[in-house]
Amino acid sequence: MTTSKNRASGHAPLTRERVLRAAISHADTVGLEGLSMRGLAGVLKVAPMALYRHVANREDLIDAMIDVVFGEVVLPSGGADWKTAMRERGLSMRDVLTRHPWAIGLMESRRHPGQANLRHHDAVIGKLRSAGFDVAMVAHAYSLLDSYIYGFAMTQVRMAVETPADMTAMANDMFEPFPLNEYPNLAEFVNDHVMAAGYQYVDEYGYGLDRVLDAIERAWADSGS
Amino acid sequence: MTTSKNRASGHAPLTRERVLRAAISHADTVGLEGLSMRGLAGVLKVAPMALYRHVANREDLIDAMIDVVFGEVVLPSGGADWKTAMRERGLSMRDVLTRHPWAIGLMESRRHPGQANLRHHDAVIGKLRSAGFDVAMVAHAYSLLDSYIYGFAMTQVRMAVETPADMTAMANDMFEPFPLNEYPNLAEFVNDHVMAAGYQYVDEYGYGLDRVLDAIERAWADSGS
DNA sequence: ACCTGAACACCGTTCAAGT
DNA sequence: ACCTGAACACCGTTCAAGT
Repeated sequence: MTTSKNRASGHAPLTRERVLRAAISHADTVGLEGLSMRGLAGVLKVAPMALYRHVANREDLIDAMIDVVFGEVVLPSGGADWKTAMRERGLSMRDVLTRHPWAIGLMESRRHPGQANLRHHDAVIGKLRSAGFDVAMVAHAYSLLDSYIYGFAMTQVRMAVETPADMTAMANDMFEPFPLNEYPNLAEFVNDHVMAAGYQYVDEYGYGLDRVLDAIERAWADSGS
Repeated sequence: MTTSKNRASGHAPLTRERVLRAAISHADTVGLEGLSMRGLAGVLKVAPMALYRHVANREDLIDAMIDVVFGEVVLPSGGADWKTAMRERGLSMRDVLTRHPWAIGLMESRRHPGQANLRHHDAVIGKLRSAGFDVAMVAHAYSLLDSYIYGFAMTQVRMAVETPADMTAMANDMFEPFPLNEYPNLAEFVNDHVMAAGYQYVDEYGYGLDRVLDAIERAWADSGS
């Protein structure tokens, strides 16, 4: 019943693309520390060593996975002004990192960046340059934006709190061993704000992103455009 | 020649403090993934299982290590205004995270925070509250500051670039496999700015921290203090 | 050409035993 | 009371072999 003739066993031949896709979706569910070469081979129903024909080693696999993730981030559109374009990029980045939480912390540190990675950086820098930023201001803006974006994503994902009920459970867990009156400011903050109806940490993202963008706009204006 | 009488082998008895100190200094040199229970036991010259009398497991060890790191961060001093105090905290945090790079990414995600952790958060929140911030503004400010601080620290440490020579080597490594003229904006940025004399990525930290503090001050003023 | 199996040097942790 | 040794179920990766 198999249409493929080139494999007696009946599964599709192993390709780099198939390895990459399986690795990413597996990491999406079990995290980076749960992604082992042996486990990935199991998902693909091949012997562990079969993977090594398509990736040099685990690091090379991760390099390639990160480039797929970069490819999912929207590039700044030509029409919009820089602030709108950077806002869209920031929101897209957050969406992508939420889908692939294992990627946070690896995005900025690849010594062997792929093409999607380089294309992304080229496009962002190009957008800021054509808006009139000089190279020093590009460096300031890019460092500020990405520190904020990656830092927020890391915090959000590591807290692993999605619903207000999660938040309540976490807060109870965290403070249970301690007399709360030793930490009155923290207690007030958690009780009156973080655990209040309607508060969701994720809502801070857009607020902070807009503050960072405003700060960049102002710093640029102050530097004598 | 040993002064201690309670151990025939001659080393000091294993204590939680000794385990913690060894774990932190070992992680400082080999990183978190290089810190194995077996390796740590080797450093302390005990059998791996001896550690388990003083820590419940590896996660519990890391929880305790993080609390030691929190204890190294300066608390906001009573006298200074909020902006000065937050600036000092930001600079201290960067120093501490540079000493203990393995701690970045773990600081905000402990489900079992220690006393130094709680005391730190209580002091920061207290400083902002007593400066007049309402709880919503505290949440905005804290999220912005820590996203920036942790995000920058993560980027800086992961790049592992300390000298301009490192930067040149990294840039050459990274772009070697690609035709640079495909990425003209990136090429210009790297050549004319990042690799120019006098540029150091680490200098962006203070600049960005001041922009974030200015943004918080302005947002607070706009919200009608 | 592509995949496999056995082997090596590692992990964290449990359990039963030593002193 | 405190530490150890053997064992279990894992790792990434090398090397020699299968089809």
